[in-house]
Amino acid sequence: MAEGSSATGGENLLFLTDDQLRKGIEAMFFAYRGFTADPDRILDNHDYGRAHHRAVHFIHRSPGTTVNNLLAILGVTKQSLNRVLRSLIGDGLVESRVGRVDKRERHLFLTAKGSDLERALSEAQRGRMRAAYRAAGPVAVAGFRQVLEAMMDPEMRRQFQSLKDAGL
Amino acid sequence: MAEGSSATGGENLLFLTDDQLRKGIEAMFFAYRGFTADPDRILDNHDYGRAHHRAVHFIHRSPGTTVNNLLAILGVTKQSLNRVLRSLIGDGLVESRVGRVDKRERHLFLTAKGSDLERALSEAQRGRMRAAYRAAGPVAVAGFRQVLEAMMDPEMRRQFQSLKDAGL
DNA sequence: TTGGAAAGTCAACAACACTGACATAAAATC
DNA sequence: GATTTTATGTCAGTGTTGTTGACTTTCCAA
Repeated sequence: MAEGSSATGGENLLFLTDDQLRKGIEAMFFAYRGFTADPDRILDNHDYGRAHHRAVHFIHRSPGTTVNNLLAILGVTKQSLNRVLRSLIGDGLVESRVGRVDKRERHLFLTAKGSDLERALSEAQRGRMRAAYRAAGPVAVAGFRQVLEAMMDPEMRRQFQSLKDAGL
Repeated sequence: MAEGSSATGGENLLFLTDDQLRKGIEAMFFAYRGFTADPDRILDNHDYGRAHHRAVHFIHRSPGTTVNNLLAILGVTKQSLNRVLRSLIGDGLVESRVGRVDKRERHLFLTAKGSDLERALSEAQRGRMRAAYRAAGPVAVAGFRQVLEAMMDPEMRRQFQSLKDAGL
């Protein structure tokens, strides 16, 4: 789709000017801060950080996932993830079970306590997202999602798509 | 707010289900990684991090801004910002001039070297944003911006709006 | 003029990412 | 059966970036 073919200035490409792009970049920056603000406040009361939130989130959405799976989704080193998992397991929020078919693997599950934290975090985050969605309306939300997906790295997009399709 | 009751006045509120919200949350997470990936690669070669990028970006867009202004925009402590500014000044990317009217203030400017880095970073980031915008189209972009603005904290939104209106 | 507030700086600490090296156990392969 | 690969965990060290606390300089107002 070469959308610049007819007349160089004739088409409506104003949304692609550097100025519009810069505003989009800054909007992304400020919005992401809002996006994380509510969970961050909860985490502060628990001596946990964003890394713990991410781990808890993805264990919740994919119970029984292995450490390696989590590593691929989170895009951090195993040392970094291990530090987080160790504290979550030690505090009784996550349970690690040796794999039945492959005993090298550890399958991760949230305990009742872990589910409680996950619920608190995700309700806080969804609350803001819901308000934003409601304020912007369904058409805007569809566009929001389209642009976000286009902005991901291809690998991340594949991860995201497969998570989406699995209906998890 | 029980949004599971689908008979809410016949409106189509499917985009407000917890599942849709969760997908939006994850899209935001993955997209933000993509959003920062390209500048991060450049910064790695310079012994700088994201904090330096942010400082350089906002000094570029508001030359002569004071440390306090920058603090309000970035939302960090002055000590944290100061460390970053010290290295940027020490490396000759930023110039700090004592205020003429109020000598307590420091006005910040990019040097030629600082502008070079800013350009490299912002071109990398705009490149990805441009590709995403082009792929999604102008209607989607408008929705994207609407949702992002609705997601900001009210204070950040005010900051963002005033930056926008100033046409800087 | 003196005392408080504001702007900025320096020092020390914590969270969380990274690399590198190494250990253990189990699976896969030859 | 021996070797290699894979999955996981650990220890040590480093860098960025956030924090708080203590401090100086400057401004302004009582």
